[in-house]
Parts: sequence; structure tokens; C-alpha cells
Amino acid sequence: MPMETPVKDRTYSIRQLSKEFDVTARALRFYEDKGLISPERKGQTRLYSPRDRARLQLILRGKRLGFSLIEIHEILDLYTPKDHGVAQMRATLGKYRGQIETLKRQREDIEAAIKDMSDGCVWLEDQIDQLEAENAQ
Amino acid sequence: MPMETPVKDRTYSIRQLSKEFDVTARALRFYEDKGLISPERKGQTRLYSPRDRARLQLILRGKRLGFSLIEIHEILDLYTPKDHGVAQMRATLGKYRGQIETLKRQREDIEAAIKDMSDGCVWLEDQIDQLEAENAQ
DNA sequence: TCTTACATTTACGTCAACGTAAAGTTATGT
DNA sequence: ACATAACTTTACGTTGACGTAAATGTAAGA
Repeated sequence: MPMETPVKDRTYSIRQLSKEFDVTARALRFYEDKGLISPERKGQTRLYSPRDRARLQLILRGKRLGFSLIEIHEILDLYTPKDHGVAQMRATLGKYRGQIETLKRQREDIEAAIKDMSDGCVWLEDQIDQLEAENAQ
Repeated sequence: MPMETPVKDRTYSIRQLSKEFDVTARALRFYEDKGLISPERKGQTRLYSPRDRARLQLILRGKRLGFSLIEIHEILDLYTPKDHGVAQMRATLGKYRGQIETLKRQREDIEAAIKDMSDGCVWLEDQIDQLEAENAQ
């Protein structure tokens, strides 16, 4: 009976990841080139760990939110424990808070956009109802 | 005594708008080139109406949310009343709803991001507190 | 009238984020 | 043994969103 591979040690090929998240292998290599992910190598080929996978998720979320790869890189930095002195940790904390502020501003933009469009939606529905009532005469 | 200019008829120069919203005049002309805004002309020079100003606000909000100019163009289309047949209005309504779905997905991404970072923030604060407690010995 | 400030168009330059083609390597099935 | 599939690197191409330079026009102030 073969040993179960512990989840921690699972690895993913570049194709598996690209299929799962619907990005091209080219993109994954590009992200590596830009220092966003650093998968292990078995000889030449890349082996992505669960941690790499998690980082990719963060990258893609960042993209959906419209951040540049550079900004995403900075955000990822915040996620990777530095474990330095208290001063460094304070600095990091500051960046955390700054990032949170950015996100909250963005959230307000979204709320506003959703409200605008929802209102427009309701208005349109009313117009349609009205025209239909006329036609039903 | 000079007549007060009614708000409706106020106009803005390209510089005024670019300063107010902190974008370059080049960008404004570029947006016009792409059909996102269409200011009046007094001779050669552009005169932006309050409606143009409002459109610009929508454009910039779209940008902050990471939409491309093409996507923003489509969104702007939704804001400009077409006043066509019921069939068209139904189609437009569909686009509205699709856009709203997109925005809601984006909102979930943001909520998740904010939660992640807030948690990390709290964790970091705890770490710092702990290290300080040690140092205080 | 001359300068200064802001406006215009035209056109080439740039940077990010990949796409794509070429040429080669490694593992897998028949 | 050989094809096929999936991986690799290198390098040039592309698209979007402007920047920037050049040449020109216009209106206001010294």
C-alpha cells in the first residue's frame, strides 16, 4: 500500500496550475521572472508547492482588483514573514495599514458603482414596464 | 451687475479639469480620441461641460477599479440613455446586471483582501507587543 | 509689439504584461 | 526505438495607455 502524500508536500506542474486558474504557462513564468513566485526545480522543470499555489491566488486576486504586478509584488512582500527586529515590524505594520486604507477606498468606489448601476437598473425596469403597459392597451 | 452663470452652463478648460482630477491634458485628449468624452469646441479649444466632468469622474473611478478604457467605454454607454425600443432596453438591462455581477465579484475579492490584511495586522501587533514585553523585563 | 501662458495637432517613444515562434530537453506510452 | 506530449530557454512581437517633442495658433498683459 503506497504512502499517502501529505498535503504539505503536494506539488503542481506548471500545466496543472495554469489549467486550474486559467492562466497561461507563459504568464506563470513571467510572474517568476518578476520575482512574484519561485517554484522549486526538479532538474529543469518547475514544481509548485501549495505555498506557491497560495501566492498565485493572491496574485490573481490582485490582478482582478486592478493592481500592477509591481504593486502585487509589494503586497506579497507583506504576506511573507520577515521576522526581523521590532523596528522593521513596525514599518511592515505601517504598510499593512496603508494597504488596508487603499483597499477600503477601492471598496467605496465599488459600493458607489454598484449603487449607481442598481439605481439605473431599477429605472430601466420601470421604463420597460411602462412601455409594456402602453403596448398592452 | 453681471448675470450669475447657471451651474448647468458652466464650462471647464482642459487645464482646470486636469488639475482638479490630477490627470494630464494628454490623458484627457487621449480619452476623447477613444470616444470616452466629447467636449464642445470654441474654435479649437475644448470646453468641458458639467456632464463631461461627470463622465470623467466615472472614467477615473473605472480606472481605480482596474477596468480598461474599452471596458470603461462600455460602462459609460450604459450611463448614456439610448431611448430605443423595448428589445434594446432589455439588452441594456442585461448588460447592467452583468456589470453589477462583475462589481459584486470584485467586492468579494476586496472583502477577502481586507480581512486577510486586517488579520495579519492584528497578528503583527500581537507579535510586537510580545517582543516589547520581553524587552521590558 | 513682444513675451508669456496655455491651447492645438501630428507623430514617434515607452513601459507593462504578456503572446508567439523557434529550437531544444525530458518523461511516457506503444 | 520512436513518436508524442509537456517541459524548457531565448528572443522578438503586440496591445494598451499614455509621455514627450515639434511646430503652430491665440488671447492677455507689460
